Amino acid sequence: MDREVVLDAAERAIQRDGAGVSLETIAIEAGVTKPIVYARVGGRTSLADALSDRLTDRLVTRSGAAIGSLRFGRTMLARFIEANLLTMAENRELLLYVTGGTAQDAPHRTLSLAERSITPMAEMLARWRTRQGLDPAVALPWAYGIVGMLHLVSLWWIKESDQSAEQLADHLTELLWPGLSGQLGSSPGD
Amino acid sequence: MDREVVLDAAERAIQRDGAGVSLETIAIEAGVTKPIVYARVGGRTSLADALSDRLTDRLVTRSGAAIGSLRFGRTMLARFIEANLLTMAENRELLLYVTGGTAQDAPHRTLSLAERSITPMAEMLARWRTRQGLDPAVALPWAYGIVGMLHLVSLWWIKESDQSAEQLADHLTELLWPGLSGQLGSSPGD
DNA sequence: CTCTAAACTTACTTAAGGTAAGTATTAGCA
DNA sequence: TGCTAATACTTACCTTAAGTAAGTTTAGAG
Repeated sequence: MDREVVLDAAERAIQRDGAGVSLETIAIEAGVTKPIVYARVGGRTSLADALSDRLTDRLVTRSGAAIGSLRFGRTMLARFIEANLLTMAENRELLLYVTGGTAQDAPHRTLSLAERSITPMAEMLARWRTRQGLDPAVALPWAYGIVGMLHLVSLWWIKESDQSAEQLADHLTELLWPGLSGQLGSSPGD
Repeated sequence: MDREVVLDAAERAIQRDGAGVSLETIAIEAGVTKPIVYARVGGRTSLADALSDRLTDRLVTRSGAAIGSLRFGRTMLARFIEANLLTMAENRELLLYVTGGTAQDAPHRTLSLAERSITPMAEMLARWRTRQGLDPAVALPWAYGIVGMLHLVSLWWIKESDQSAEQLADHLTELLWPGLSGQLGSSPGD
């Protein structure tokens, strides 16, 4: 019984029974007993961490594929956001498990789920800003900010909004792109 | 024994023992027993909801006070963001309890914590956009996006960043303001 | 065939949320 | 003042789920 097999079973159980599913149920789904789950993946926290890694992989892979070879630009941003939204929606229950789970360390895991998406994004932003002759120190907070934005918008969208991913991505792009692209931002009202 | 007294005790217990504190401990802190907590506030979910309301109140109040009579503009946005960051940091453990708790409905509560901040913000944005002659349909996703951004950035800032709230608020303002203010956003790179 | 080590299960402990039933306390009233 | 009734609270329990210790099965080596 391989670790990956247990994780597959965990995903199936979560998909079927929702984010509140117990380790016992997951073990049964895997065709084994609880201590095996502990031996392979190590408790509820570790399980959530492992599944968080899987979800992050999908987010990174899918959004990477979506932007493909596009240049840094408005279109790229919109595709990136759309891919993230769609991937979160596809992994709805998994997202709820990972960010809610049943552990009191959910915020920490939310943060670590975020971190792996954030590192490449922050690097990309820092390069872009440097190339533009602008201060790259904003890259890290911006990356956290964008990921946080995607996170909450996804939860909302999954639960109660009915607009299309494309339209929603366009709206968010309209908010983010002017700042990202380095426009100055003086305007009426200030 | 009043409901508010129990909630005060819950906040003290969370402050002292962290977000993983049990209802039993909270009851003891309040000087009563568990069923009283159930009678007054009604279980762990309701407790988290009630504390979520308190935190939201503080966020709304503090950020409202911070922007005072400022006109909609870049400065107002920066003050708003800074006040939110500071309030979250001041209520660190409470934030972790509310968004992590020990219930599997943490994402739902994160969303409802967000909603009360979002409604007034979305209305303000919609008015602003309409006045600018722009489509107000973006207001709701933008409000969710901004709150999500503040949420994750707060978690990160509380945990591992050491820059000042003012500087961080400035960075986020630099990202958000150009889009919020309705600049067009064509730029090099697209 | 037997011994040993790995893999797995059974059965338990602990902790927490939640609740039913019983006890104390206070208010109202003759 | 003493009785009744309702309110307020506590004790003691149930249930569920995480986590673990100890025992049992299975498979390979000699």
